[in-house]
Amino acid sequence: MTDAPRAQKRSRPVQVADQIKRWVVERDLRKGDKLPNEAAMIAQFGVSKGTVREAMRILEAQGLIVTKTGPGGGSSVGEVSKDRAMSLLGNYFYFKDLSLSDIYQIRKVLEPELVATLAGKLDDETLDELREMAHRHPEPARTPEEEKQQHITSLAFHARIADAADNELLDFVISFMARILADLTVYRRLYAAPNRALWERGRRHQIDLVEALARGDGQSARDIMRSHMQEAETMMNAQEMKITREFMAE
Amino acid sequence: MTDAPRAQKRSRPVQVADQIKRWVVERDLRKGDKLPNEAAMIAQFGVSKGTVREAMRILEAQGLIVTKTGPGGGSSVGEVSKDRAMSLLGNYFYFKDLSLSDIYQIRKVLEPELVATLAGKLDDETLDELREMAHRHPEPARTPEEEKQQHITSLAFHARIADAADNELLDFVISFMARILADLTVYRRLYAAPNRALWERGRRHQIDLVEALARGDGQSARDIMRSHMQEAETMMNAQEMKITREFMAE
DNA sequence: GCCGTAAATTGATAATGATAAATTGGTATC
DNA sequence: GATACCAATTTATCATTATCAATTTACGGC
Repeated sequence: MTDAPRAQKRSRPVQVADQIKRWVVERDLRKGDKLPNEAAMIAQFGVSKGTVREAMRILEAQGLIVTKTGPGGGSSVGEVSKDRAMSLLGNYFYFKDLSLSDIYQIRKVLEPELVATLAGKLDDETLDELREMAHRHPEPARTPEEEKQQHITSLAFHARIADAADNELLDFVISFMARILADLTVYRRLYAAPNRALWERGRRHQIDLVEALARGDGQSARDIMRSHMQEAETMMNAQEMKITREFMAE
Repeated sequence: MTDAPRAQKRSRPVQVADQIKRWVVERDLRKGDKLPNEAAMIAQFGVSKGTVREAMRILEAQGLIVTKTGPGGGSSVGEVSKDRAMSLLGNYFYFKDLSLSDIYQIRKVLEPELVATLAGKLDDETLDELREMAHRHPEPARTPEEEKQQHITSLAFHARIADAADNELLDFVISFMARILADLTVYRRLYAAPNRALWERGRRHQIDLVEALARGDGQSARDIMRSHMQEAETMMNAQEMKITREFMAE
């Protein structure tokens, strides 16, 4: 609970939303647990239906509850999804001016660190998925459309590794950066001029990385990822991209 | 814009909120720019007052607008604050089980990287603030209350450094971790058993770090921060803490 | 200029009906 | 008699309308 004891008067719907939050925290409710229905809340808090509904929309917007109609319906606690959290955080950065080098400054240290700790700990299913992604595009792109697709796959590769981390915060940060870069790829025409040598090295990196992870060689995995990040940054910087206002999400 | 083209029917208030968002993005409105008033939106979207109000609560909950009453009042675009963004992200991690080692895995690589790039680039005012914080507690704590206070100061020291970064994402991630640790300190009794040698080294680290930053010695700054993180982690781990469900914020 | 009042705007309630979905119950079929 | 299906009922939320209260700026009289 971080509700600042702010003196300023808050609106009734916000007050009600906060009370419901406290109610949930106190009872340690989890995903799926049901909240009282509208009528009960109207009685409980002594406010009108409209106020209760506004309170519910507030909680819903934050991803904390889900609401269904019909018998057995009503509102229930809903775990905030990773996607929702990324969208909400995206709203914050919508007003900032992130640059590619800002993102790569972080990627360059976090991703090598991640793969080093992950070496030897991935299950076969994950490794196979990664192998598939690493091998999916056996040839350099010939069109901007293909280039975009390859880029998306590459970012999904990184996000997939992050998902395997046993560290939700590290997972989130890396996935969030991948999403920013992916959105950038989708909404702007972000693709590199053809460069077969560079492309070949990037592909090699991914393939080698998976095998280093598979055989539990953390040091190699770290080194490969470092090189990979370095080259990716160089390639991206060649695009003179300016990142900002890319998403204002759901 | 990341609104997934979800097939499922969304409620009117959500639809209206999305339309307003699009409206804002299309016109590239910034903080302070005004939105149409309730009456205009009712006419514009052909919905009732209640629906418009629910839409506004949604946007308000995400920190995207602020609303005032009275003539010349109404809603206007409001930059999402760092604090609000941290609260919303906190809701996501409320349902996760972060451990101290999760956080320190990231701190250990990000913070040394940060100070290395910051060496020689801080203005005198910032350096003075950091010096003041580093020197604020000249003696080890004698009570749990003092211990808590010193810990808060130390985390503020790290957050202050992050704020100086010319990288909003790096700033946010580090500040967010500092906040989690600070909340942990406040809401649980998190304090170390007295250990003068450890305490002395920690204080020394901070003082030396500021001076390394002042004279532009990035390599020293990095090394000092690395040692500092290492010792901090050791100290925290001595507390067997389990982080979770610490905040469910505004 | 100062001060009080009017006007503009959101805030909140109440009453009513529409819509969605799970449950119930009936009915036909095997 | 058991089962599958379909329709009616019931229980919720969803959405609109009308009305009044609260708040705060803006204006006008002095």
